[in-house]
Amino acid sequence: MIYETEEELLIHARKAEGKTFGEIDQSARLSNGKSKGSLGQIIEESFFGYQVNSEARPDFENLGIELKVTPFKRNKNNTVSAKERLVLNIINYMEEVKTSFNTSSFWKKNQKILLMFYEWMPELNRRDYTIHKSILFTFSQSDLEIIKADWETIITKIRSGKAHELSEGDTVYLGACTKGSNKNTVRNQPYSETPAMQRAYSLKHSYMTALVRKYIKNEELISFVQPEDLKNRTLNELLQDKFGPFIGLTDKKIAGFIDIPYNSKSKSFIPQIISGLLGIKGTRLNQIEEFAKANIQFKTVRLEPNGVPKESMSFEVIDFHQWANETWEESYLRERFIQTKFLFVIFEYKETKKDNPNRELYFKGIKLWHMPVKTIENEIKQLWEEVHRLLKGSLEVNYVSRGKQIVEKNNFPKSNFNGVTHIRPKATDGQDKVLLPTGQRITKQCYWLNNTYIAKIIN
DNA sequence: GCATGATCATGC
DNA sequence: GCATGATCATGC
Repeated sequence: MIYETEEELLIHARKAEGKTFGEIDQSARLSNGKSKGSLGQIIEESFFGYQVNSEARPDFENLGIELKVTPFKRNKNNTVSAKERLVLNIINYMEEVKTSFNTSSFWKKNQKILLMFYEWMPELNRRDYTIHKSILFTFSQSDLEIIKADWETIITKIRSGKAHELSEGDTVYLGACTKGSNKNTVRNQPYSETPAMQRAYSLKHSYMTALVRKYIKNEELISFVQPEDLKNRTLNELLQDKFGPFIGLTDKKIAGFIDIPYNSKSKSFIPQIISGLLGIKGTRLNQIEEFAKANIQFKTVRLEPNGVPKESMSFEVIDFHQWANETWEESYLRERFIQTKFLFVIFEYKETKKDNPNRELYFKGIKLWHMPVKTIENEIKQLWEEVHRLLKGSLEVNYVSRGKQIVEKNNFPKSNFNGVTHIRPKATDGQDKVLLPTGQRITKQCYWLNNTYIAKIIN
């Protein structure tokens, strides 16, 4: 059937809301073994009645609309998230370099997307997932500017003969994610002999989560940029513009400028400074549109006069059961660093604590950073492998006395492990322990980035 | 002075 | 009650 108008198509698409894939499927793809065909193919064939294809043209060609069927999930804290990134068309490195954004395969195929969200639930069979919502999606003006810049970043890398070095961390909303059965799925690239992993355009996980929250939960985010700002400046440049004028001032003085109470002990003090300097005072950071969509997480860095933070940087408490039961390629830690951009808000002390116990904190600047692929695949992987190995049985947890105290000791990687990362306790008190897959009990631990590594990133 | 373990303070 | 950011305390 040909849909003559967008309205006609959308009216039909909405009829799927509330239905399960089992109810829709007429192709026996679902009953025919486990992985025969995607849920998207069932919708294409059984619901819209067209043959599955892999053409460069949009699925509903006369309307210029691409169909995408994508999962979301409910979290323990009652929020919803996209289950995964949205994978779009494969990048043909040889051809894509000949295009501009408006003639690119990305834009031709994906400028209008019929998005059908279904709810993924771990305990359900695929046939019982329910379609919740169908929407006709187009990119907002601001999103489109950021995506254009992302597209340019990707194409520039291919034109520089570096398609093999593409990574999702390079870009903000539009990613170039790997697509293929394994590392051997490669393609030729035009300006280098090195085969590059096959990649597809994708909308990042965090971007999709923002869409899910908007369209399933009606949650709105607050933006700190105007579309016209993004025409000539990247997101990073706009951030630098907003923070730059305050470099060299104390935290106290900055708080005064934006009229927020000075309370350096408060956990919300730095977040208040950030939203204040961005011109959206009072906005919680997870409500900032650009931060949510790009998965930008702020971290405060306080440098000592020697340029090194006194303390290393701590992260989440480790789920050791997950760590023991996953592979590196799909590991929490790998995804964590691939998918996160950090906004370092950097302050420095100009005196040592010894010289001046009441020393002041001066703002030094911000740095938008993601961990380089090399570091993830070397040092972070080393950490993952060592912890994974210890959890198979060679972990030692002992108790030794230290003065009046009994102290717990373990042989997880320490700060001299590889210069980048280590494992250390992070608990509320001595009773705050977890059970390990080995059967041992241990004080809650988290992974850390070494203070010396942070210093190297900043300098 | 650094490395490592311990735990506090805040906010949801 | 717990997660998280932050910092303290001890021993070498």
